[in-house]
Amino acid sequence: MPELPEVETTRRGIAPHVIGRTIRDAVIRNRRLRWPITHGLATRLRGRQVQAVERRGKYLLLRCDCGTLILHLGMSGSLRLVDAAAAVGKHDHFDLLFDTGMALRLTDPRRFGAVLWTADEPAQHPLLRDLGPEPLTAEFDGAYLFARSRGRKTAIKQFIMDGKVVVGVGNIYANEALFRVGIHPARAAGRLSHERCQRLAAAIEEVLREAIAQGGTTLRDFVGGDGKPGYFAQRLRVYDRAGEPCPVCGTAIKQLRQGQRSTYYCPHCQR
DNA sequence: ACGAAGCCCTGCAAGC
DNA sequence: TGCTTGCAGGGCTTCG
Repeated sequence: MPELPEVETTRRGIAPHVIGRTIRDAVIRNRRLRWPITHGLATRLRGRQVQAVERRGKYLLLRCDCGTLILHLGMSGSLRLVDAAAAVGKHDHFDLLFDTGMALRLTDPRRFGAVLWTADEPAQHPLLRDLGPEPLTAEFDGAYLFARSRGRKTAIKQFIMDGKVVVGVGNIYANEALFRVGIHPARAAGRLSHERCQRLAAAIEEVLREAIAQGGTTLRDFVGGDGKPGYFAQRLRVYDRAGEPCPVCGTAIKQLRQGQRSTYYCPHCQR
């Protein structure tokens, strides 16, 4: 569910409510997420003050006074600020209770998400250490994409979804970015010209920025930290539109599978 | 090193 | 009305 824009929307939604606040307690109702929530976590968190809420790829980082809480929303996770006394749902696995009487609640039906603690610099954590550049920074551009893709036979769509190449580009936005620049999703990454790499890097940045500005994409029931839905879904041009006419040329949008993920593209516009 | 596939898990829609 | 099947926004891990 959450791609980079949704995680960023969540970060912006929760940051003003938790920065400077003290964690009174942590409630773990189901520790079986992607990796089990460690037993000592609540003890570690009690009394900690949140100093910053950052994002690295799709990981959210709650920097505290003596360590960092690393959160990932997986495929179906969401974070909401609720009243600490709010009714608890079936998939509300984890709460951070603050001195304000509010709780930061992690809901994640599929439990692909994660809640981890690190006392060290989070960038050195094994899960974050090998991640590629952020797509919305100067580090990521056409020259980088070109250089990284040389010699790679992987389909360009899977290439840009690889977190070691660039973080935060999930299935929806990979599809949308490739459509915008007319690149066929199955084209070998290493065969893209420098020119096309530049356009693609720009399109990835553009689609992510637009989605963030719209508050993310709402599919099923995604909501940002402030509880408001995102509005980018109505702007999607090919994602989940198999059989519908291409908004540019009218040709029926096609669907194929790449690495167990659905790909949508216009067979006329994308080469 | 790369590349493809498997797997973690629940919910929902479609088909019979 | 039920059942079964396949698919869903991610990404680590394993195997060749």
